Amino acid sequence: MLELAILGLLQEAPMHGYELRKELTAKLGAIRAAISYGSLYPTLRRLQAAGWITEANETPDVSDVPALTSRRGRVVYKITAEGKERFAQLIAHAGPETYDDTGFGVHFAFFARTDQATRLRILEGRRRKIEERREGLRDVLGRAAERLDAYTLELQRHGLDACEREVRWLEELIANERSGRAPTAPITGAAGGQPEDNSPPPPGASREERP
Amino acid sequence: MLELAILGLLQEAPMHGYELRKELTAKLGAIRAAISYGSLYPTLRRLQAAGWITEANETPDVSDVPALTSRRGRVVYKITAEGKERFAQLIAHAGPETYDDTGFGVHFAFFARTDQATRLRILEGRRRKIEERREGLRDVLGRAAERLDAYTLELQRHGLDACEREVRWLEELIANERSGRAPTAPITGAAGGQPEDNSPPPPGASREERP
DNA sequence: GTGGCGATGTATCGGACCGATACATCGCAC
DNA sequence: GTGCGATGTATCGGTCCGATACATCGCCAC
Repeated sequence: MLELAILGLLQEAPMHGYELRKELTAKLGAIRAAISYGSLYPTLRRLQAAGWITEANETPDVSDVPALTSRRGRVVYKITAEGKERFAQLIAHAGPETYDDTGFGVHFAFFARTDQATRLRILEGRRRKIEERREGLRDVLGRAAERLDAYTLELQRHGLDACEREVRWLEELIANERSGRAPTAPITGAAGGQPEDNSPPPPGASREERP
Repeated sequence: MLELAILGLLQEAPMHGYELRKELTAKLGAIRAAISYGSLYPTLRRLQAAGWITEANETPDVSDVPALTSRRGRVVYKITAEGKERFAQLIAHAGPETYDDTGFGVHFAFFARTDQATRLRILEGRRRKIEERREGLRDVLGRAAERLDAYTLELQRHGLDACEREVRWLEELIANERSGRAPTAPITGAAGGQPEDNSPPPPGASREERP
């Protein structure tokens, strides 16, 4: 999952670790707290070894930083062509891990770079998974209620509520997706490169107005 | 977290691994999918090594199973006195990990075995944490909105909604807790032992009626 | 009666991710 | 000029997951 997220973010602009973490937190703040450096740096190393990202040697054309000679400054990474391929492959493939909380969140966060058929497939898979969880909770609340204490039951009720709410949310998104009114808009362009932009060209974007 | 959950469940009745997993799934189904055996068995081993649980040698008094001689049948574990102490200590101590999603869920699931002051402390800590997450999401939705695509924004909105809802839920629980109308009821007694029950004796239990 | 098959049951291994920790540099307020 | 908070890179031990393997039991079809 981290791999996918890093590749996705580096597709928008080259970045160093610290920055990456901040962007990751901003983009995925709704689903996970904050990525740990203990995961981030080893993953960067792994991606580099695989040839999917490289160190961008801090183009010293603009007089910005006063030429850090001795190394051990920030290390900026950028995605490679192979990395873009890898990203496309990861984003299009939907295995079981695509539908758990974290996996779905990460995939969803990059829906602007995902084609519509895949978006639909993922939304429906997620819905199915949440429906199963919901049924499980209903079973427990129905059949095993007397075996459990009041606090545990309250927890289940709250969870059930969250499931029902998420299913409704997904239904909405699926309906939007099918009718072509998908909420795809700016994509915030790939800074620092040619205008090479492989973002999807979906139909008229706009949602119900929201203040 | 797993350690706490296992100790808590074994306090209700001796069990073997498979059974433990099922109970765990029933009790924690609202917060996590299903515990993996790859976590469960090593943890059981660890708890046994620490002396907090022991193998309950399958009391062959009732003519139930036809005497499995060769071993390699089910291994039933039961909690020890030291284990109960450990559980009490874990349940009362509230560190940072107590307030993340999983940690809070597990603690909450054993609130029937937690004293009221600790319950209140944990609920308030959780509320604070969720409020912080909420503020983070509001910031992103306010300040960085134009940098993000429509899907990412939608994800944040959904997350924000979930935060607001959880805060309201926690407010309710805190109010109930303070007014003494805590939803503590049966506790489903410790089967298979003397009537030694160290459950809290809280005041009148009852919630708003629910069908 | 036997052969298969799904539920029950125990166990290990590699890998992903986290939390704590360490340490170095930069900008700036005092 | 110096202390201190933000920026920045890095490692280590530990928890947990997912895949996999394998053994037993009850039961139904043939």
